[in-house]
Amino acid sequence: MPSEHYVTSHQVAKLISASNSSILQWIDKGLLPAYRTPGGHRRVERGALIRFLRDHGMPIPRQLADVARLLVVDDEKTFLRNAKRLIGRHAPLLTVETADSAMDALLKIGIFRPDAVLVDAKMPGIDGVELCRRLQADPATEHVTIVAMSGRVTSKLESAFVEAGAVGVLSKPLDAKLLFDVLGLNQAVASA
Amino acid sequence: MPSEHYVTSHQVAKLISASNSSILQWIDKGLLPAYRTPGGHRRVERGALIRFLRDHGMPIPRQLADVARLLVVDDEKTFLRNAKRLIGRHAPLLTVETADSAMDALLKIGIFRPDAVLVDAKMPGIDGVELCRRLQADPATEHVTIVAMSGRVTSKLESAFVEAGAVGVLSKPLDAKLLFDVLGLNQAVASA
DNA sequence: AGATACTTGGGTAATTCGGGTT
DNA sequence: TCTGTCCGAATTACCCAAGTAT
Repeated sequence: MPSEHYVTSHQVAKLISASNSSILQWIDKGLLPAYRTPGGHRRVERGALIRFLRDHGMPIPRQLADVARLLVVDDEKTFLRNAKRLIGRHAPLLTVETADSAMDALLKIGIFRPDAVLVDAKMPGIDGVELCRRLQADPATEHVTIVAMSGRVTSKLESAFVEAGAVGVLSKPLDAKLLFDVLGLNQAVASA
Repeated sequence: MPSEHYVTSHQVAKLISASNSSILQWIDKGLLPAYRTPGGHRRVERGALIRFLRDHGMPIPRQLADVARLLVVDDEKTFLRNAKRLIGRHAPLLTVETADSAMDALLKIGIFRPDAVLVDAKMPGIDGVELCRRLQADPATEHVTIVAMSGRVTSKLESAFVEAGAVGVLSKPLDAKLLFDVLGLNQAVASA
């Protein structure tokens, strides 16, 4: 749940590797602001938790800090650099990571845990369609949004990707507005 | 708790057989990175402790470096099934995951976060030596222990893998005792 | 023998943790 | 199944003093 606005006390405990009891005490002492539901359950606002952790010099889990994460995969380093800059300018809150090879991409999908992957349709050593199927098949990655991109978008290419689970195929060069639209990113992430 | 992400100062003291007071001083001097809970308790990240010990030439306790998760990579499903059974019988405490393709292996390295990877030297679509280099290069995976395996082990093959960061190359069929030896597993995990 | 720095140990107050029950 | 509340047990911090090595 990378974009939940409120988290329960137990979720907080798991997130920061502390015991449930400690979280409750911190809340009750007023150190960590929290609301109460009508039923008496505590709810902690995302931002409040981040501020609490920052103010106490405690490590902030990436899961909390990042609003959304995007992995861009292309074998041209210059393209990656430009794409990262382009996206960063239009969506400062989006954490962007890049991979310049198939091996790097697969490793980083697991490590970086992106919410979305933007992948070149014709990477050497990787079949983009097969990648989509793999990500869809594994429970750990099935939630990942996949967008392909290509210099020449054909209807055949597009249907193959969409059938495999991608949300669409974009044409190069990249259009930031179109990308965010396809990714379904909300305004808060895209503009803020 | 051998797999806790954070450890207390007292646990550190016990782990490395030093006094509680010394640990506190090392932390307060900045030699050993740690953060504080709101109540003032110190928490040390596992990785930070391992780096601290390594940088100071101090012995690293088995409990800290112990292998807990192993990923076995081979393109033959029957081999994977047998290997999992073999390893499970000899090391019940070891969590074993398998991957039957290069793509699957790379994804699972990130998702499963293995402490060690046992990989066939000649997998279609993946260069084992290159995999070693990649894992060594990324801070997120540099700690992963890599063991290769092959039906025909040559000295050339072995030196190539060792140079790339693997701890060794085993011959097929697999010998559980030999595997645990190369992995540096202690008795507790290997037999228990 | 002195000086410095590092390590260790005791005693009390406070914090964190985990279980049992609603 | 998850969460709240209560409570006791274990752990930790902190301060101070003494031992050890260079």
